[in-house]
Amino acid sequence: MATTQRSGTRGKSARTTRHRESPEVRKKLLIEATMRSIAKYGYSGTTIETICSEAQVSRGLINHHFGSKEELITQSYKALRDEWMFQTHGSLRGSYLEPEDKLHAMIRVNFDPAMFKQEYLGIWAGFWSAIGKSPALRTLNRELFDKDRDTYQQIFEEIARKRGKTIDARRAALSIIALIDGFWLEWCLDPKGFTAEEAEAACMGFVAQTFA
Amino acid sequence: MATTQRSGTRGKSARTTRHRESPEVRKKLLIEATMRSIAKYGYSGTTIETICSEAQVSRGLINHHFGSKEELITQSYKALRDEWMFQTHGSLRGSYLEPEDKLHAMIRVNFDPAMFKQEYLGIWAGFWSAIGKSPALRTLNRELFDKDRDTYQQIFEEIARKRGKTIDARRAALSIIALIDGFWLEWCLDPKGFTAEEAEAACMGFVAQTFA
Amino acid sequence: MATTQRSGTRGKSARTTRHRESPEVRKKLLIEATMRSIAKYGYSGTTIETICSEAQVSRGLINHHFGSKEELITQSYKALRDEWMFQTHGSLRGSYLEPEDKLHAMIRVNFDPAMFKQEYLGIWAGFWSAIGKSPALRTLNRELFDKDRDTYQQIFEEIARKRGKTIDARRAALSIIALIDGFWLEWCLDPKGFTAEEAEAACMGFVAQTFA
Amino acid sequence: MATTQRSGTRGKSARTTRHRESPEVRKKLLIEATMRSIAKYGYSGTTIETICSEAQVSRGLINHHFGSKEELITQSYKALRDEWMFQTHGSLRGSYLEPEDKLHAMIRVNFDPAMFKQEYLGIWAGFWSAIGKSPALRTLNRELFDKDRDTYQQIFEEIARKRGKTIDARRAALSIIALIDGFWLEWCLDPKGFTAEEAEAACMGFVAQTFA
DNA sequence: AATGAATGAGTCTTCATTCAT
DNA sequence: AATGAATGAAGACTCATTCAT
Repeated sequence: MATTQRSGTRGKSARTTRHRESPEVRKKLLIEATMRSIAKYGYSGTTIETICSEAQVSRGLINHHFGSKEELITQSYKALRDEWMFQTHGSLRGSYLEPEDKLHAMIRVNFDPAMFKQEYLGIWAGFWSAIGKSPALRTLNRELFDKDRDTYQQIFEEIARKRGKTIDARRAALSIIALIDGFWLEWCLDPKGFTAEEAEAACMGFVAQTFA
Repeated sequence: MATTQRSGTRGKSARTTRHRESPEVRKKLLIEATMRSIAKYGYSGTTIETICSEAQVSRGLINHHFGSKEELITQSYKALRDEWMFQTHGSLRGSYLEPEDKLHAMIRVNFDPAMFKQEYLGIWAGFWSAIGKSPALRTLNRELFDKDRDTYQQIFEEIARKRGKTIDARRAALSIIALIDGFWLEWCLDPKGFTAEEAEAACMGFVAQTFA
Repeated sequence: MATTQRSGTRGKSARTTRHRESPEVRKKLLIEATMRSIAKYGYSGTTIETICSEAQVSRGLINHHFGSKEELITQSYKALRDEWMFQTHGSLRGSYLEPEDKLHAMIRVNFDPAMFKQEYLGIWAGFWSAIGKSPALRTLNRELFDKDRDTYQQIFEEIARKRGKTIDARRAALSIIALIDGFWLEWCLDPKGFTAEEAEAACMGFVAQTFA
Repeated sequence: MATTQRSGTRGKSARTTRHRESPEVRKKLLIEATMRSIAKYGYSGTTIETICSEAQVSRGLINHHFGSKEELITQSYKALRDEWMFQTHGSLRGSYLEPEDKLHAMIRVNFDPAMFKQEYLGIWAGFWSAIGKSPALRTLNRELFDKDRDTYQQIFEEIARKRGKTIDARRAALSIIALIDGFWLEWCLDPKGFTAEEAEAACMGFVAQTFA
């Protein structure tokens, strides 16, 4: 029977009918719901209940698909990280940008209104607060950090080579990451201290100084 | 023997005797125990139980002295912040330091081995994760941030004036704070990515560049 | 065996199997358990633990179905009141009784052995003790009182009209309710002071006097 | 040194000085505070803390003087009951009142504005709610009930004898007590259902009917 | 695959009681 | 006699997890 089964009783919507999805689709939906929940309620305010409510599914489903809440959290962070890597590093690949442009692009994406907003920062901050206690998250984070540092370092070296300058590329890479993350952190703690434009300008200023 | 028996020994046996302290002393001890607990177990891993166990007192005592866990947490953050302000800003007062020396001193204290270690960073990270949900903590944090930024800004202006340079002192202040906090954050997330010396050198390098 | 296993046995062993009920049935069972608990342990002796133990379910279930103990208590009082209204007023409807018979019936039900017994009185007394602090309970109680008074008043008026007498029907209604409740109260405080028969006879005597 | 020791430090008032009272005075003050607390916060809202706060003494004093909260409650009920007996029965003794006047006096005192008010009723209601669980209170209450019933019964008999009527004096006594207590109870549950005057008039009406 | 009823360990809070001062 | 710091049992509530349907 191909006909979708309708619940005859009064229901708010189609939600009364048991919707069946493939595991992959469900997992994806639950991961997205997890991020929305962390953004809304913070990391420690996020419960099985808030996630499932956000995903419009029943409480049992998380354990059904992920085995535990912890696993869902880990997978969610992984998804966030991968998405992030794709956004930043992926954009550089395949194009013949000048290294300066690459650097600016990578910095700029951090303060793009789509990224640098309370909701999105909240997700990262939520995960940050959990990394201390979860080796799995810590590993994922380390991979991201190392990748970022390498990328920045290479670009700094490229620019220096091109301009015939000698700089400490590792230090510059560490610094620019710290600068960006520092702005993110402070924005999370209090969004009123400065604007995204100020933060971006400060980062660009740092780059300019470095090669001055 | 008139000497009051001190529970100096570490062990359960010492707890049989009821130890009495003045409220001020006890509050201080509880606040310290709170910080140790946050450092050890993280913010959300810190419970009335972990704190009292850390302080070697019974579970009811927190409520007796602070009314609620939340109040204890707030007071603990306040104490941490005040201690921090005392350490950084207090050291500058009363001495006739050159502005450069002041700046270096303020930066250096952040990476002093006494400060820049897992335990201490864990306390800050713990509170950071809670600021999002507690207006009281947010207010305290904002006061700290504003104070820091003002102080840095003034020093940058002083140096610029002295050297006859024109700089954007506000941006420099925001940047140096972001840089420091960024290093702290990353160190919390993974202490193996870089050393305290690298971080301090990077900050000093930023200052040098600014006036180059 | 297709028959669902009922935990009809009294004992802990029966609890090993997880018994599943529809929310409606479970709520009803919990409400009944609440009344038994109040009857047994009094209002302030009634805890989540005593109720769940009485209902043979785990401690978390009350929150699952009612959200809070308070809500369960309120719903229980509502159920008790509705049952009571159904018993007293419901019995009068649809029959062509003489008003005297109605009055006698309404009075008699109060001292029926099924009602006028320690256990049942204990439930009411338990709720009475809580009404002072719960606006929700107070409202429910006021509705009951007003309904009772109206009903009695109408019957008194009917009888008076029929017999060509002039009486203060409101006062008579207030009095008969006070009389009944007074007996209930005293019986709660000490069941040995008088018998149910004496109490019923006294109420009937009051009615007789009123129309003498 | 006859000089009262003043605490030199800033204190709000003389409360800083340890006031020393004779045990009897202290006990009396604590009993009064207990009643005030029950009137204010209800029986189950009354804690060692509320009582001591009401009495302006420290928390440890109750156990010091009474050994336990329960004992203080019992003694308080005893004091209330004795005071009540003194008020009602004591007033009749030694005067040459007509029995009708005695009866009216005894009824009237129940609805005197000094008695029939929320605060005072609250105390009784508070104790009522506790009688179910305390044999000690139950005994005290039974003594009061029996005394009341005897007194009313004797007066009813006296009046009947005087008027040459034959009545069931026991039933009349039980009824008038139930009537009064019923009004008290309902007034506790909801003071808006009727007025004190109505209640008193109803009781007087009952007496009049009895001898009609 | 999906639901949600049921569980129970864990957490904060209350409060009568104890006891050093 | 009086204080209030300290205790710990008991209570309500939260929430990840289990499992019958």
